[in-house]
Amino acid sequence: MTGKREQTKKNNRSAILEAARDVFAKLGYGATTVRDIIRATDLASGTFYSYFKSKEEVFEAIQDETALRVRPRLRAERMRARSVEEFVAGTFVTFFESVAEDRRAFAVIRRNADAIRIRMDTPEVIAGFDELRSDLVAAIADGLFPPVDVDFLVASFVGVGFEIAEYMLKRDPLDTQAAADFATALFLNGVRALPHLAAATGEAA
Amino acid sequence: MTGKREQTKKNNRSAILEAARDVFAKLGYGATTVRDIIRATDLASGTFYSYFKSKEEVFEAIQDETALRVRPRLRAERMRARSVEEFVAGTFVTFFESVAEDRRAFAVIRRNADAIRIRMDTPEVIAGFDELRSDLVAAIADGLFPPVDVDFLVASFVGVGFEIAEYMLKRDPLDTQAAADFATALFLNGVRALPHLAAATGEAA
Amino acid sequence: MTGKREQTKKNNRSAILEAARDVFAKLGYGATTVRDIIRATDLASGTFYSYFKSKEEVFEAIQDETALRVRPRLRAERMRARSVEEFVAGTFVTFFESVAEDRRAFAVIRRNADAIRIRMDTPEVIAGFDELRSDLVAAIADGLFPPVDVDFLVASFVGVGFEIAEYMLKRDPLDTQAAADFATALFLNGVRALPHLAAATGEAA
Amino acid sequence: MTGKREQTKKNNRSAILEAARDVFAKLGYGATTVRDIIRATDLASGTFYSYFKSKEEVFEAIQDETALRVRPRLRAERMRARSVEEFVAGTFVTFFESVAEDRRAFAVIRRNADAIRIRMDTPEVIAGFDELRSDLVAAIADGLFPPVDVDFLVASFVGVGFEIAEYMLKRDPLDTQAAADFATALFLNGVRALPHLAAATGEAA
DNA sequence: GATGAATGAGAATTCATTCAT
DNA sequence: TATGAATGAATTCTCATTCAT
Repeated sequence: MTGKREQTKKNNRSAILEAARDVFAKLGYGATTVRDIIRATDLASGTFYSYFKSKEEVFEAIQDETALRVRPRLRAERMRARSVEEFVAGTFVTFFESVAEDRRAFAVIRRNADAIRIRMDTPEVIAGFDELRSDLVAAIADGLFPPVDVDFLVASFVGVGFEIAEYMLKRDPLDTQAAADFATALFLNGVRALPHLAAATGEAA
Repeated sequence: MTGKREQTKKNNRSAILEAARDVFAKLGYGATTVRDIIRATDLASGTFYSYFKSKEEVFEAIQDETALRVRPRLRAERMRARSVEEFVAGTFVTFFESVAEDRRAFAVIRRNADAIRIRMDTPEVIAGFDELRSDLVAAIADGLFPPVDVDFLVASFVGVGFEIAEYMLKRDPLDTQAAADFATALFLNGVRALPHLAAATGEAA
Repeated sequence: MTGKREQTKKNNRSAILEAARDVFAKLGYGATTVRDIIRATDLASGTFYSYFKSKEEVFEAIQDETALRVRPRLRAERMRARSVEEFVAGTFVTFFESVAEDRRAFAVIRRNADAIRIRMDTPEVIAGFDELRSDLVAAIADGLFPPVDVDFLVASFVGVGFEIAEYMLKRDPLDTQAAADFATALFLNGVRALPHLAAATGEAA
Repeated sequence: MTGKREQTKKNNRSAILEAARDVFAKLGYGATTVRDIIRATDLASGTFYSYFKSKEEVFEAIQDETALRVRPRLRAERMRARSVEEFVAGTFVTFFESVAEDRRAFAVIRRNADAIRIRMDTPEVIAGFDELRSDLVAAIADGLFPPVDVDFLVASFVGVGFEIAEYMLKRDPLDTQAAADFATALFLNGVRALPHLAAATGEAA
């Protein structure tokens, strides 16, 4: 009955990741120690090291797991796009919804204890950025997207996405649509197009 | 005598800050210890505590110093603005030029050892964001700027500014104008306006 | 079925001993852990404890095994001795040949990683010393050997044997006869007798 | 007043070495931990690392210190020698007296907890062996000593010296002269010369 | 018996901070 | 004030050993 053992292993790994998510969210990445993570678990200290080498590795695993969940959704959305509008709107809507669905993961990524923000660009996260880049290049080739400096555009998507997400999470009620509408309008038509949006949503400041 | 003492005091503080800048840039914020900073100095360990309480405080001081240098320039630029175009262009041009002038400070702010990015939003940095916010509110009140969701717009400025800055620094030759042009065009007219820019600069991907 | 089981048992024990010999020789006694030994085996960690209680016990087993192999040869040689000359020469020749035959066992016994030398005087090894002592006492009683301080003489045999063995192993070609001749001549006639030997072998320094 | 600080430093180093000597002698080298050494001191754990990197380093320091104390005495004795007899007798007498004077240091070098013997051949100890070798080479060149295989002879001196020392220390009363006489007689004339000695001292077994 | 993951005591080591000089 | 050694809490990590499978 190897099944049981294997199950336990999976459970332990999950337990550590789950505990780490909580601890990182509470203490921030910098202040978190491996001990803190173990303590939030009912495992023995040594067990941690059977699964991860360090807190860095757990952090990466969390990031990667999140990225792995969000990436296909973003990609699918972009594949479906038949116009610039759909491409941009789809990307932002999906991203902000993903953030809203896993606020904790995002909290880990962004704000930490004190004033320190941390973001870890793990392989999966970088792969997500690369995917966006590839899709943009393809969209340009297809004539779907205007020919632009792709690196700068990726940077803009990432920057606007992450920064707005943070403000979005601070607001109550949580309105992913408003965030997506803002980012989309900015990207499609620039700041002068935003007032129409503001008028529509009633949010002018 | 007092003058000399005060001079020494200032020198020691500067020496620590200067050493810290180097060490943070080399080891990354997380891996840096107070000892590392002292070691990069010819001061004794105890002396550190006459000037700072912790590495956090040194980090903050560095941030603040940078912010304090950049903020007035950004503000002046925005005050001078007589149109949306000038407001946006002025902001990005000044920001990217400031980044280029002190690459090291920006390196500390952004990318660290490994895959960890750190950004510390110290009082001065936050004050800079708040200033941008105030200026936007004023600009809207003056009819200079269309009425928009100011928080989201500040977030967009910050996100686009920092992310593009990173790509900009990776490129050789360093072209602050290209970065500013891209960000400005995106903000003023959206992605569809970028190709014109690309055509003009010869950069289409 | 039982036969097979016993065979497996013997095999596992041998496998552990064999692995331990290698690991001790490579890492040195102090640096070797039970894990290292198991790893050099295709057995599971728990299995180790079916055969040995600790690395100490494995070490002892190796020592004992070696001693058990060498002791009868030494004893037989001494029993055959009909004169002091035969007693001394027989002891040294046999000892140095045994060392040469199992350089690895001797390496484990003597020199370790770094500058640490380790020698473990296990029951079997001590029994070997005791046997030498008994045989000397008997030889004295038989008038074969002059009456001497037996403890000091045993110590001298052991000291000269182990130390010279080490130098012998460093030399290329390996010359057990030269080592035995030297030790024998020293024991029989003292340093002044050695030059004759040197002349004979052509080794004068 | 730097004097006080320097004095404290010297005292601390001595305190650690002194404690280490005791602990090694009691627990044996292998079983001793850095913690054990610190605990035998009234210093803080971190202080240990200001003086030594590891227990290995302390051990070496102890060895070196001992070797440094004994070496000049041995060398002086050998320089004084005007004959083979004086050379050999002087070496053994001085060595056994040194051992007797610092039984503890020798205990550390030789027998440990359990059946493990440890000897660390630190730079100073090796230098001592090399000195013996040089002096032998010189003595041979001067015609004082017969031409022999110097390496083997050094090995014999070392082996006989250390092994006999151990037996010597076990006996009560402690008789360095008897040990030296035995070793000297063996080296000068071989085992057949020993009975005369035994007759003289009344010790025949 | 064999397996090998889990255990958890405890070892090594670092480092922020204090404080006598 | 500057110095820098001492402090000792805290952390990482290893490893012998157990025990459910």
